Amino acid sequence: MDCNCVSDLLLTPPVPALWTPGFAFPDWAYKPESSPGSRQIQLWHFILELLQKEEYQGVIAWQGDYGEFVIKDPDEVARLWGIRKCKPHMNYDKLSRALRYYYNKRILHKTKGKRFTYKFNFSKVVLVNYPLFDMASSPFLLAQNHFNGGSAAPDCSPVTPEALQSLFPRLPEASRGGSLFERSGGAPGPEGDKLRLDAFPFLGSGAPCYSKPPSLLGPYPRNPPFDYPWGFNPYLPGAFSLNNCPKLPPGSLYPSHFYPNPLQTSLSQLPHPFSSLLPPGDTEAAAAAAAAERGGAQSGGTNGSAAGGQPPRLCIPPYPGSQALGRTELGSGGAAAQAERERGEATGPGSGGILGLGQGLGLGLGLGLGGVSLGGVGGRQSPSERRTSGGGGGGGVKQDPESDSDLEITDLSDCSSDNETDFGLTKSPRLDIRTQGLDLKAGGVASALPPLSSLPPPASPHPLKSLVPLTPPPPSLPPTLPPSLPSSLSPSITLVDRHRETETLKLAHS
DNA sequence: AGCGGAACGC
DNA sequence: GCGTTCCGCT
Repeated sequence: MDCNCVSDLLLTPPVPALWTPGFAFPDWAYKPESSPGSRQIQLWHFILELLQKEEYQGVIAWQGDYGEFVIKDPDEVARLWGIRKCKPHMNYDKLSRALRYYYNKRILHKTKGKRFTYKFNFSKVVLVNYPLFDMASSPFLLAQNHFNGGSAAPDCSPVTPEALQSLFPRLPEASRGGSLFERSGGAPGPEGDKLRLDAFPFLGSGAPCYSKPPSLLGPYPRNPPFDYPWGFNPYLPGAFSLNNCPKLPPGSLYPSHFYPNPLQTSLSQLPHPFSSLLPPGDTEAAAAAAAAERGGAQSGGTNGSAAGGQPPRLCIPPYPGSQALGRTELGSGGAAAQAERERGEATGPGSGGILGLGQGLGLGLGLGLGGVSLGGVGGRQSPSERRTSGGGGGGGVKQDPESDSDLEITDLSDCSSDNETDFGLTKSPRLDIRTQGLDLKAGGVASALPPLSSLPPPASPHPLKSLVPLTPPPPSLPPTLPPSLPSSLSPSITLVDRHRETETLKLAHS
């Protein structure tokens, strides 16, 4: 039954999403499709969407620790969610129940002591979307933060430039505190990035654990201890997309850009040194696509500070301690929002762990998909048992849609379940533009790339499980790389191997 | 406010 | 699998 009640979220050409204050993720995080196996918009995606949009800053906003957000207007958020899901009777109580389910899944957790405040588990999020990323991190897995609220992690990331180097063997030589990634001479790339290691705060460099997000570089100090509770590094642009190419429904909201060849996209989305791993032609094409995409995404938007050469599609979250210096430069935060943030800041790092890449991502690996398997933890009684409470399940209570009138439906895209995947996306001019940008690439190397199915398996659901059946690397893997793909893309594969090696070692040691 | 079990729908 | 709805409990 259609209810035509999709909200405008997703449909209104959003704010210049990328660089509006307080937005943290590469765009993939905002895409409903970025949740494999799930057709419909998921709540956490929806939350991200809201967080992404400036106009909802008064309703929900980043605040406090990294990844932490506060629902300023629970009823409104619930209402919006209800609109999106065509659940006119949605309320915060129900919504929060849904959020609570994320606890077990390690997608979210509650920030205790702060009302309506939750926190994203980015490592989980990234795992779902970038399994390989997790693998890559595995070699540096030293920590065992068990999602304990992130307490006892040491301060800085143990990941050294050398480690990074081993992650990306083809990167320029690492040097501590040096200009690891700074472009040494040469014409600035399309992105004009001047990215250094400090653009990867999570990686650390032996130096302070705090840094600035790439290209937002202004004064954006972080307070050590650095807090990446679960270790996701949202500063890394969608770099490791792999195995996450949902079947792209024709006419999908999101252009194939988001699910194209993972390797290529990954690299092309990385800041300069990474993107330069692509062959020149591809790099340019990718850059062009990215640029087109950026243009599309921000068309009409006030891009302002973001203009100059930041890695594409990377949004910067607020960070405690950053406000004083950083917020203002970041754009139109809004005084109220800022005040809120500063308030949240007071609690600071206390609630979270301090993780670096190795730890955090290690954790991600450990918890990662395992969280999924744990997801059902709650365990249900056998259906026969209960049923006593008169309240009855959802279906029973369904009320008639009278209250639909309460909804302010700003968009008429239908939200029948059949169509929810594409959400009337084709209607969005912005998306069209993107798509065009994409086509650029689609016609190129990307289209020649192997099906994702031939790519390595995703990160192991459980650290132990991954040890046991070390499935041999898909023999098809290297061959499946089209000849057009330069060997420079091999790091990813190398990472897989490295991952396996590491896991093997771990097994041996245990 | 927040939690989690349970039944249920899709 | 992912909520939705309801509920009792803290």
